[in-house]
Amino acid sequence: MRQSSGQRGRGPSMADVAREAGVSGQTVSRVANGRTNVDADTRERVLDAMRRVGYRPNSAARALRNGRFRTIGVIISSLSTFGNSRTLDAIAGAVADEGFSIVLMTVPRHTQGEVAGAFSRLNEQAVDGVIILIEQHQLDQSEIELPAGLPVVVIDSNARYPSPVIDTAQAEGAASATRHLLELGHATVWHIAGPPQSYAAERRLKSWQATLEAAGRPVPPVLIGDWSADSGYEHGQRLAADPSVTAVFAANDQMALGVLRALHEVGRRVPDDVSVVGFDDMAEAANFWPPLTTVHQSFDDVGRHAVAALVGEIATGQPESTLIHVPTELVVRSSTAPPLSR
Amino acid sequence: MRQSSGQRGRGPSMADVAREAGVSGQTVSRVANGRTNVDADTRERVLDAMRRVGYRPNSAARALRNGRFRTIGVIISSLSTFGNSRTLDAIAGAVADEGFSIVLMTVPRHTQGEVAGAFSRLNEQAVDGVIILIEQHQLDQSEIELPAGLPVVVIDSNARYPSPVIDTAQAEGAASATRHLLELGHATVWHIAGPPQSYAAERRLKSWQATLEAAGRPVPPVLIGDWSADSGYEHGQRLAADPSVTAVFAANDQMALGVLRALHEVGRRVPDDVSVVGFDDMAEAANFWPPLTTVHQSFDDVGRHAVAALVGEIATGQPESTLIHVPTELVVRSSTAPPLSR
DNA sequence: GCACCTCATGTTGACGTAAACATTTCGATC
DNA sequence: GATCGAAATGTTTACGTCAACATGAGGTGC
Repeated sequence: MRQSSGQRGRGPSMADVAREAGVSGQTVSRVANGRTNVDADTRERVLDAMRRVGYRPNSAARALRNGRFRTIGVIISSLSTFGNSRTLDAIAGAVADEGFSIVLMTVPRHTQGEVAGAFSRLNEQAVDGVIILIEQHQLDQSEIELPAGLPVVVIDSNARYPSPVIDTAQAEGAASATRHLLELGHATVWHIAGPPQSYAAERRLKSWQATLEAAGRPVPPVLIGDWSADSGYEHGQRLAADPSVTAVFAANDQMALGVLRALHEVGRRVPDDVSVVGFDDMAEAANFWPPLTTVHQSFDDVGRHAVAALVGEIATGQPESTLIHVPTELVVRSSTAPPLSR
Repeated sequence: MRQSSGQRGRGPSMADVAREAGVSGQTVSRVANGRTNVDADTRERVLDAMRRVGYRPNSAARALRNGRFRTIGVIISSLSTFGNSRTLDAIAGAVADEGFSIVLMTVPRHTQGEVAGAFSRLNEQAVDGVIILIEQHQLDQSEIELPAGLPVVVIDSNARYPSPVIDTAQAEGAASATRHLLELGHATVWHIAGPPQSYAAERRLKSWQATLEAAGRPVPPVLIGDWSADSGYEHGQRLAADPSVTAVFAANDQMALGVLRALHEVGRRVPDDVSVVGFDDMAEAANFWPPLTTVHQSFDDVGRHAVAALVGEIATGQPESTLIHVPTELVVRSSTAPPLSR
């Protein structure tokens, strides 16, 4: 009665297949790994036996044997921002193409303890490498030593870590957005920045400021948001009440959406009265009202490069200490125009 | 020269710790697993040795030994829809709380082969259970046998699969949206549905239709979108051109956004001329213009329930064959109002 | 016809862990 | 003070796979 087929327990192993096919376990292994030095008849017999007993390779045993897991850990702060989730999607695709799997670890609450927790689970070595996609300063604050010898790729952070860093050209993007508004004739550009923990936010902010200064324009006080549309709306209400504001650059599309709403609410027209630019080019941006001028980021490229760098390092054991920049591109839609009164 | 510390290779094992601490490997194992039957002094000595040699448990060996991986596979069609990515986020949080890890498998292109590919990697048994989050019909079409005996939870699909199914109350949500518009005084409600492969889309559609019929209202022809804002925009253009259209129910918020844009473009006012309702209550919906009336789904609950059901089944070996319904709630904002002319 | 090579297949052992069982130590009980 | 039991620790072994080595069968060259 014990071996009824519905019984819980381990599945069939190579030994079972071997018995069924009348060969040794090693031959089964060779077939399972696609080695060529197996007779065609034998191979067929083994494959048949595999099918009959429902064999599935045990990846734990395989990993134990090889010392490799064919698995990549992804530590990500949250999936709620558009960029993170798009990047993860791209990583997932690229990783699958390489024949690896992804172990996903989210760090939901922004506390040091949580980040440390994610890393400690990583410590249970079950991954061949790690991609880190967290707000950098959050990473800085946590006193975490990455497991020594574990390949790591950091996305969108400063280069403090001695690991390959994939990075979008934050500065160029922010500069092109700011310049676009100035070139349209606006006297200056207001900025709604992302949270200070974010290195990306910091660089967009710095670049916006530098661009204004280089053009000899006054630099309005920075408004600090948290990436959410709600925070964009709040700051937007203040901006909408100030008739001198004619151009706003939000550090992401979601905050730009909030700004648009605030402007609509008080009847300021976009782009006639106020121009708005976002950052990210999320899929919905083209369907905002009005369609949003924004800075396109290629999250696909970011994900692909991150995976390529990591897989390379895993294969060779040599960190590729390059800093890879992924370009951005300004997409002009209908939310920007020259200021009306001049 | 061979054992320089930077060398690639395996980390220290229990044997190394045992040697360092002057105890047996078994004692190290006991300490590592928090067993109580270890002398306090010994425990301290072992922990110290672990720290010194930089010991990290090898999860492959552990999994091989125990026959359990403490890992859950998540098969997801894509992260680009808001709902999927929110649900995944919730799953990730719940799974971490249970002390499990997530192996993520995306099925990017909507082809049968891709789905089969994701499953075949699953076949390499490395997970204790699976959560499936794919458009149901896509799943139906693929000739896939789930590995027998592997616990599975299916989210948002029909009950064809003999596995626990977590489900939002699609029908109730769609009905409440439709009823809301009728109660405001609209003669009928147009519907932009999700893609036919989606079971969720199908049920929202059926429920919309049933609600209209129950109220004795004419049922306009269905418009079929693909969840994207662009598809909503396309259909929206047609609707905007028809002055008899006063109420639109889109099967998700993104398509609703496209409809809003189309209406704005031709100068039809929302909600004065046309009322619009969405579905999902994505974070941005409150910042659409006008703020969108929509059906709130609790993706957190969906994720949590899915994980709870799966972990339960893994622990007990007994499938919990219940169908769990997660309620929805209509959130009325500013995109709906009584029709102007009456 | 014998040495030698090639190719298919089999046998052994180790990867790191932890359950099962064995041993030792020490204090409590009568 | 002999007996028993509990608690701490050690020893053996198996989990499933696959590299390394061993074996054996057929073929080639001189």
